[in-house]
Amino acid sequence: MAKQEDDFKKVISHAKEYGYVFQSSEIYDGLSAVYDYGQNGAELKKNIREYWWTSMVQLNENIVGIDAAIFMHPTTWKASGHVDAFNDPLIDNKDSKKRYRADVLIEDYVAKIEAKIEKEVEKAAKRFGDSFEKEQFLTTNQRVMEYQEEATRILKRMGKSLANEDLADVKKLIEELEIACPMSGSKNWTDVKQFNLMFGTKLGASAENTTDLYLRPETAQGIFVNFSNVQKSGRMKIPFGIAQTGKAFRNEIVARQFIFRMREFEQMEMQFFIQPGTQKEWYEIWKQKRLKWHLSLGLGTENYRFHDHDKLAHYADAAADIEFRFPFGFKELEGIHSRTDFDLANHEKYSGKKLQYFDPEKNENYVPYVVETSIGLDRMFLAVFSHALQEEELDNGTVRTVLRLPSVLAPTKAAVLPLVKKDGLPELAQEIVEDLKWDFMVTYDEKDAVGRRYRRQDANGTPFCITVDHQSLEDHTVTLRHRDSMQQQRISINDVKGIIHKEVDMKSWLKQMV
RNA sequence: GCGAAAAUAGCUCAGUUGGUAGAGCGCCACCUUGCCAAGGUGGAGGUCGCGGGUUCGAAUCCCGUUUUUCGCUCCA
Repeated sequence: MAKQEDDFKKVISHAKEYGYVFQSSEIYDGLSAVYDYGQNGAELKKNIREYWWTSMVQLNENIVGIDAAIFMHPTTWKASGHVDAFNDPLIDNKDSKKRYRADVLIEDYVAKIEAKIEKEVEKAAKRFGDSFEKEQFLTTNQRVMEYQEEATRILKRMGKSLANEDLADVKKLIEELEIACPMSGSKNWTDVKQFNLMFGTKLGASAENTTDLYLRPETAQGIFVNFSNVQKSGRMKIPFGIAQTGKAFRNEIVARQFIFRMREFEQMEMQFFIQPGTQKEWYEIWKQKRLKWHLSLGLGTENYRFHDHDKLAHYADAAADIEFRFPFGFKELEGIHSRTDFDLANHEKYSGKKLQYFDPEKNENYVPYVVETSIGLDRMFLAVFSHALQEEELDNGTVRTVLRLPSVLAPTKAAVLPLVKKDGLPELAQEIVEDLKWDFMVTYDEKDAVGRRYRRQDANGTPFCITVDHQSLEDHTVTLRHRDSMQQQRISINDVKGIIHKEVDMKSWLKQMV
């Protein structure tokens, strides 16, 4: 555990030291759970986004990409269920200092009553043997009916209070039922507080005449509300997908673990629209496709696993996470959800607009079902970065810090280094930089011994170093040094571009998906 | 949000019973010199997270606050 913590701290400080991730507004002591990407982080993030976008949009002729606004009509969030479901009534126990969802506490209490009913049923079943009629028993037995009534009464009252946002009554209910803290047994509760996970803001410059808006808590809704626009203007035929990357915002109660859970984060989502009834099939297909995408980056099969959800969100009929082994354990990296027609059907209901597809094969209209793949770009960044950061013991007993980023994602592809900064070597090196910069992100460095410069590039994840020496002036060759193996080869300057291109080219990486 | 721990140079960290701050690495300039972080000389950089208090005097003790990590909790 301590080792894990240590490793994670190294990841965080390396990210800062090498210009990948900084705390937001650091000179003002930072802002909780908000981070900025630095000069190298922005490149890495952009490369990950591109790698995703290419695999989704460019390589699938039935998937197109859009870029929807962060602001959306407020009704969107009623239709999506976020206004209701993103609101958690929370209560703290003053003695144990534990926090609970008030509605869950009450539901657990009701579950206990239901367990009592179940017990009565079992008892009766034993007593009556084969002649036992469960339905009849439930509607006639005095004790069972009392239990049932109580359970219904409690749930009804809670539902009503929550709907009316009467949080005082929710607390009263908890007190009346004498619900105790499961940990401490204490009945010493704080007031119930409502936490809305959506950020609110206002549209309109003058104080009067403003509209309350939310910053989107997920990018998916921008796709759903544009379903018909894209389908019609793109003449899309089911099955087809709409992809999007962009920022989303959640007012997390607890936002932590560096860039793993931030208040402002970037999602890469694809909603795949299908015929109702085919969702199981497509759900499996996308699970496998997405896993292959991850594996193509070579971070190791053993570091991924699926986690199937037992408890489903309000919109889903199946859901799984692709989990990655982060420095703090296996955690969700991407979600694949079978969202049914929940979103489109609700938007139909709230907007009064038809969001249907005419299927010429079936000769009928229907609201398509949706399978969603949703990955956190920042989490992907953390997965790649934390996995890449390695300390390697060398034969000579020293330790090398090397950032083994997949070369297709590395911010800088090559560093050009004159062996000495005289005798015309810098000039030739600069010439090479001038030539390569049209194809790749390259950098030039002439300071310090060349060995030190190699290590500097290792720590920054640069896959290639090109060293210009005196021989280069005579025969137009350079040394090409590989980050991962530390091996060097003598090659003609004319071949440099081709060799680098082969290793950093997105095509060859993406081809490993198939 | 509760609890625990922490915050000193870009990074990692020292700093004794309270006496106004240090190291290593890094960074910058110059010299030397060069194929795996190890030469020389010089230099920049810190109101010790922030705000109060105690004290003749606070990096050090006390209170508050911000941020981070961990546990609880939550996770569409």
